Amino acid sequence: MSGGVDSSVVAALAAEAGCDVVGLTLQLYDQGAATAARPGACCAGADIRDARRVADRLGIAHYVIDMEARFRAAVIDKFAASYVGGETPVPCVECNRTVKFTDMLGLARELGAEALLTGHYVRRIAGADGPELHRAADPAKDQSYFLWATTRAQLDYLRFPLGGLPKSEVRALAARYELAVAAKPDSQDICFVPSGDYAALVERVAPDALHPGDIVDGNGQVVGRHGGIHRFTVGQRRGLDLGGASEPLYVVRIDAAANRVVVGPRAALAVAVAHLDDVNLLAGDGAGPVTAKVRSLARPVAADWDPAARTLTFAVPEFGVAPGQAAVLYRGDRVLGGGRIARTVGTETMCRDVDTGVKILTTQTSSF
RNA sequence: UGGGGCGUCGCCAAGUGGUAAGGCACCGGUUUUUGGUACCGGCAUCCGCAGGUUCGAAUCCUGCCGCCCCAG
Repeated sequence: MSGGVDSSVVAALAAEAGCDVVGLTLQLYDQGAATAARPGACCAGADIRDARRVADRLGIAHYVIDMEARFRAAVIDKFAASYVGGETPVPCVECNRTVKFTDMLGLARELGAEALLTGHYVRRIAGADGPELHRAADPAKDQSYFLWATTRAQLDYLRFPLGGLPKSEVRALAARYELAVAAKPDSQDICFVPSGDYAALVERVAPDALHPGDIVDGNGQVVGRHGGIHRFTVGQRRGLDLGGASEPLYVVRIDAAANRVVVGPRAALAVAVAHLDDVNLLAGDGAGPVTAKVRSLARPVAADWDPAARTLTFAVPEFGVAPGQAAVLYRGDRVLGGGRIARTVGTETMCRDVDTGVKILTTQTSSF
């Protein structure tokens, strides 16, 4: 119970159904200062009190578990390390797979619970070979992008009561149950960066790893300076402060070893193939035609998945594919799994090999 | 020094007498449980400076300043 509308309604639904409900709230980070005034945050301070209030109203047991150290190590430190390495992390994925679906899930088992219910907008559907993970009925709220790393074993124990409901209905339920959080704003942004200034947090966590450096174009020409590679992500346009061009410039690549940000025109962002690692598959190897999401919002796009090579080949070039982000695979509404984007292959020929300085031609795959 | 060219928002750049286009950048907003994208909106009372001509000039004239090119 994060103290938000969704998990509160889940608790209420379970209680109404006659279940023996125990509410679990995780204290994930320092709730001191900052967060109180921020309506979109969760899992700290005022939100914990909101969760307690809901539990009291429902008459269920409620435990607050201090997971700050675990969250710090599994989510925050990893988040910072990713940026230091020139990648763009998805902290929500790490949080779900570790703190929530490993630690909290384990705790639920220890408490003797039959299942762990969460407020995630995703569906668990019983299939011939066990539970399947599916996208939420409401595409606008679908959170499957953040849950691709969920394992079969975890899925066996999890339940997502809100997956089939539109958000409006969840709010209506909250109102009907007279929950104090019924009108609470949806959470947004990174929960542990309530100010929205994630770069400042990275700088605080890894103060010695970040330095100003050059911004270069596709030919290696220095065209500007940057204040640290952690402030950029592939596909980013704003913040480069490079004016004068006839068309916008985007971050095409981040070269952590050289501490350089490589920029180019939009065309240079076109990606044909993404190589994945840290792959998790929930429905066999999923080989073949799939649809894939490379970012949370946005409709899944057609692609071909090769589980042996761990490559995802897009039917149409995909723009702004950033290493460190997740690629989630679907077949219809079913989540086949996903992985971390390790590197990408562009359709343009403007990139120079970082180590050799040799201009490399695009590796076009046979699918094209 | 002589000849030529230029000087319009942070950058690029239209506009050669009728009362400052556009692009990039930047800022704000919308969207959004990651980052980013996208979209919408804002952004030169003033055109190197000082005078002059004119009903009226960034656009014409004069001087000055600055930069560039060619000469030598």
